[in-house]
Amino acid sequence: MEKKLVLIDGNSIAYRAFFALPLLNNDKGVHTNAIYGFTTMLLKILEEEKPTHLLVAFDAGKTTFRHATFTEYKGGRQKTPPELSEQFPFIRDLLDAFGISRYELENYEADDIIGTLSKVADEEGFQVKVISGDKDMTQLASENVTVCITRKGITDMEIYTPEHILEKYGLHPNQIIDMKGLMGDQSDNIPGVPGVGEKTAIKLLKEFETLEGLLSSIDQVSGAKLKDKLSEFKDQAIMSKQLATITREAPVEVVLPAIEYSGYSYEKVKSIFKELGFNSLLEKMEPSGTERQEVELEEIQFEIAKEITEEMLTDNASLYVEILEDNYHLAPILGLAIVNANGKYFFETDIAVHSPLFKEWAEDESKSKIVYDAKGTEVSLRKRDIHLKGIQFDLLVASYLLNPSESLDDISSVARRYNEVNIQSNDEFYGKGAKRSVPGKEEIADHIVRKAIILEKLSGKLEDELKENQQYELFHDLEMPLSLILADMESAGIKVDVGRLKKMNEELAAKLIKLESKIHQLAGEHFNINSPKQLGVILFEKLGLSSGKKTKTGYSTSADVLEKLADDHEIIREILDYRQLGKLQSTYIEGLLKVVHPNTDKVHTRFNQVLAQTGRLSSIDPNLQNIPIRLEEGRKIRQAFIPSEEDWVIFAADYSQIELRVLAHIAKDEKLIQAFKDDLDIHTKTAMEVFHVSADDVTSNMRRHAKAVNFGIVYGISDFGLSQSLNITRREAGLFIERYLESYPGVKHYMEDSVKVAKQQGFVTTILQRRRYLPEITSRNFNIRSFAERTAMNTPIQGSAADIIKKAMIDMADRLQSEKLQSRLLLQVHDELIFEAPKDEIEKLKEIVPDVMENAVELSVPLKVDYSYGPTWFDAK
DNA sequence: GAACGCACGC
DNA sequence: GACGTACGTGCGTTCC
Repeated sequence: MEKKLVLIDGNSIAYRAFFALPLLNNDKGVHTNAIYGFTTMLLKILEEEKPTHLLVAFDAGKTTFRHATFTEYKGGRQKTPPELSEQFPFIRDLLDAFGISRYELENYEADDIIGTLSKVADEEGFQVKVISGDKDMTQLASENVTVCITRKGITDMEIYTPEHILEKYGLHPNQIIDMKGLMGDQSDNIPGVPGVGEKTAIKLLKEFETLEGLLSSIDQVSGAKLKDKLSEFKDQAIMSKQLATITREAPVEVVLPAIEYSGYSYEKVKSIFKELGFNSLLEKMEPSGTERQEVELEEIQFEIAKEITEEMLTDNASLYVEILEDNYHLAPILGLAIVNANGKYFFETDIAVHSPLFKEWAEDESKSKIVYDAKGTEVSLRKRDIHLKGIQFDLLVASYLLNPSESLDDISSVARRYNEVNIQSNDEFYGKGAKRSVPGKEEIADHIVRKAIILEKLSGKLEDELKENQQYELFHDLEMPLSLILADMESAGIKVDVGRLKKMNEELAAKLIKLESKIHQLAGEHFNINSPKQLGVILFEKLGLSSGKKTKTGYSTSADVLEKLADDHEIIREILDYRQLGKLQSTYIEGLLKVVHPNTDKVHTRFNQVLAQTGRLSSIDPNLQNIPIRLEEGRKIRQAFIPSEEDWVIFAADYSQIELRVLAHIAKDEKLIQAFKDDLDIHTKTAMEVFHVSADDVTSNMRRHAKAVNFGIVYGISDFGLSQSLNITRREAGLFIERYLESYPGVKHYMEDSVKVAKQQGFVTTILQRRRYLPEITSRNFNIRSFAERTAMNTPIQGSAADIIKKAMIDMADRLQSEKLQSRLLLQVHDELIFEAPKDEIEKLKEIVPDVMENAVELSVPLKVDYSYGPTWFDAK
């Protein structure tokens, strides 16, 4: 296993924690904020880094070897507050309880201990992480040494690799000390060269590389004044560099094997948490995860194959590929199992994926396979250059179609539904949360073979059920081929313009800082704007604004509440702006950057095909179905989504009003059907009907109301929901809905009928026989029943729209292939498809895409598709 | 790690 | 008259 050393700058982190958190104290009157913050940081490091070796370094005493050079070193520093000093002994106790090594060295600072140990570890092939609040530490970064500097608070860290430093300063890590030598450091009282700041220092170092190089050729420096300063303060610069240099040769007695970290004893940690009064952390320790469960399952017989032979690779075999992490894009395969008429076999990953025989079988269309999660299996095997063909049955998809409301954590949930209990769930087998672990080879083999056995046992049964339900076509002709198309889309990924995102990030950061200080100034104090709790206090107590609705825990500060207060105080607009930009930064810029593949600059989402109750897809890691579009600033995020090849474009096509068209069709409403046949503006038309006016007399407000009602119909919202979105009373909203239904009697009849059908048969269906069961429709509880009723009306609409676009995706894939086009489908966002395409295929797509999408199914109304394209997703509008 | 409040899309 | 209201995903805060 790879060795990983984490080195923590104890003093620096304690300081950070102390100033980041309010001055908490426990029941014994001891201040605990630094201890508490230190602990949360520590827990986070243990969780995320899983170090094999760990040490916390502290400064020893007041004077160090640096004072011999320069007595004023660190002069002018504020004395450590006594409230912090008193916490250090507890931090030491805490580390002892965790079994973490700590170390301090007379005459040296924590930096030097860390510098020395990181060098040793680096040379011995460790991965090293340095944790500090002091930017000076970045000089230690190297290929194997990453430096994490706390940003804001204590758990938010900025990660410095040599690449990042180069990007940020244009310098190599070892030039950081030269930079310090020139610019000095206020906080350590390092003088540097007067008049030289960060900008100048960087400029000089880019040209002369080192301080020494610079000082030996001062005459080449441009600028007379600068020249003078450099000559005058030459010695001071050299001394400053020395002071800023972390020594990597300190006489540290600690050796690496001595600081190996092997976990902590819960008992010891528990008792110190109790002593400190850290109840929340105490709870956190306890139930976070469950151990692997040892259970008695009925024994199974199988063979652990040392090599792959013909008899293992037959037609009609059950194949299970175990991918441990849920993100299958990069995750390792833990092992594979095949069950067929000849036997039950387990293969270690390498044996299977490197076997030509296995590859040939996997890629043989005529050898049919039964799998669980065709899409994930396909994506994962493709990474290993195996293109799985002949997938005849996917138990996951089948199970979802039979009942979308059953949760599908893993194959065991399907098994249990059919009373197959001879298998553990993944959580039971591997353990849950922090206690998750990978057991021994034999046990893994057993677990995986059991899964393949389930496939073999249940596939026939589910297939029969699908046929009974008239859902086999939906399964075989729609969802199964779709899963492979989604696999293609996910594997292809979409290219991201990282530079653009980073630039946006900087611009946003600047705006946010301004907004933040404006808000603090208007509030008259500093507080965390991102905390609804703190914000509530400021707005509704300090500033005395009238609070609207409440939440479980306090005042609501949601956008709709704040909008109503916008005229009462200047601060409200600023907060709304801050929220908007903050959302863009955290979710869409930083969130996206976190999941960009570093080598390809692509993001590979995962579409969940078996989750949404309506039959829609969802998208995670990243979610590419909720990229901003409504507001211009957010919409710009789309500029960062670009084609993956030179001279290609992004081509986007969306259905116009697909749900309302589907409604017209299902409800057989004459008026609505005619409206679409005449290609009318449906919101205006609705306004005309609801308000009994002619087209010319529809005001923008009427249209807005009509639009909201149409929206409500599509999403199945209640009068309450409509009243919220239009900011009107519930009674008025109810009236609108009533008038709407009078205007479209076919729709009214359909709505009533849907509920009736749902009550009678227990489920509703879509045009392609997707089902949603609604047992709650008979509930005696008004709310629960009403919800089910609205669902009965809405699901056929939304679900049929989902059916249609899925069908279009399949037809589209066929068409792209038959026309031999290179264009690729990348994303689906419920009613739109996004492609990347070579420029010279644009004309062809303009023809094909609307044609395929509009003719995916035949309805009693036409389907209408709009399209657009451009160099980025933003431009395809 | 879990609950919560909030916000983005369709 | 109840009582809490489309679906999804993801972020930051809180926890003493």
